[in-house]
Amino acid sequence: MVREKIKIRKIENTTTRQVTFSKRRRGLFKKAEELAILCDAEIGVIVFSSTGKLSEFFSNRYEKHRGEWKLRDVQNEEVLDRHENLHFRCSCRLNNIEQMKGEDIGGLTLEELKKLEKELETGLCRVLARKKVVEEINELQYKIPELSKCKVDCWRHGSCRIALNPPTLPTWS
Amino acid sequence: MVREKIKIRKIENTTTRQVTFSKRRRGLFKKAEELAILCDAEIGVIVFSSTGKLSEFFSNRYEKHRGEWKLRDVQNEEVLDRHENLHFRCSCRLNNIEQMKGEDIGGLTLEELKKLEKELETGLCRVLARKKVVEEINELQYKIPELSKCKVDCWRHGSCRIALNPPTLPTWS
DNA sequence: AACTATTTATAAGA
DNA sequence: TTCTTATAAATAGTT
Repeated sequence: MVREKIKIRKIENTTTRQVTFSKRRRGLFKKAEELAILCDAEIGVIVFSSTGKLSEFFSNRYEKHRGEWKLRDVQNEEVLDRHENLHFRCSCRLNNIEQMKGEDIGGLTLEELKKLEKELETGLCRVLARKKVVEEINELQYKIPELSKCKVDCWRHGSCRIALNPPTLPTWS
Repeated sequence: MVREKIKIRKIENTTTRQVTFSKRRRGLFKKAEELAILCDAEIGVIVFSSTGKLSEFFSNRYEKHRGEWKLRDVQNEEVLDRHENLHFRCSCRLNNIEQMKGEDIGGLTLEELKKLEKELETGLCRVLARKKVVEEINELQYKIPELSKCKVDCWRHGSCRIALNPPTLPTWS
């Protein structure tokens, strides 16, 4: 791109690659920030270097608060309302799932711990219920081999429960 | 930046803002892709426009599979090994936390459900253990008001358990 | 969508 | 790492 145009493929020389990485990462973050400001967008950029080092950029409305990315305090209520949904969707992605695994919870208050406990209980109940359904279907499949072919298709499409509804199965005998 | 240099602040004209948004977003994704290829990095870019529309870029090694971002099948085992940790860390961020809440689990296999169940159980155990600790500390704090000031400081620093270790507290009476 | 005059980003070298 | 600088790339305003 400059003294000499380069091909966009992995830079083999380690030193050159590292130098280019830090230069271009800075450039990328700058572009992200400009876009966020100019166009009033919410932007997150997550970069893992080839050595596994993590660096991130998130647009200014967000800040890290006790390990979680949260919307900054904003005076303007209207702006807050407009971004409520964005915030929810962003935070699902931004906040580390680690916390639900019970890691990095040392900084949480009692109230926050109770909330987390409730979420985990709800999640566990749902997973157990679904597991029961899947086990039943697997058993049916074992007993009625014709079900196999259908099941594979059903499986790949979310909450499809067609396998529990024998009359609709063409191969049911 | 071009016919005329612009200030980096929100573009008030809606049309101009939208045009700039799509031009610069394309530029941002392109820069992200180049950095990922040139420097062998893993990169994710998440953009919410001011109207709430989501667009994302993730480096080529990732692909969406049943709603989850997963590492593409790679022939080269060495590359896979090298990126195993990156993959784990990325997927923690990329995959929606919703699944741990027991939502969007219709497409999971029995094995995946068992894994999720185990994670939830582990998380719940840890949260319950931590909750017990916090409750004990809160009770101590109630009985011994001098602890309050110290506790606030401890609280903000992750897994600090200094409040459980009376001899080290300067205000312990 | 295209054009294009400028600004910005950056590869190589110091 | 940081600076320099020649050149490539991105893009604001216009059509």
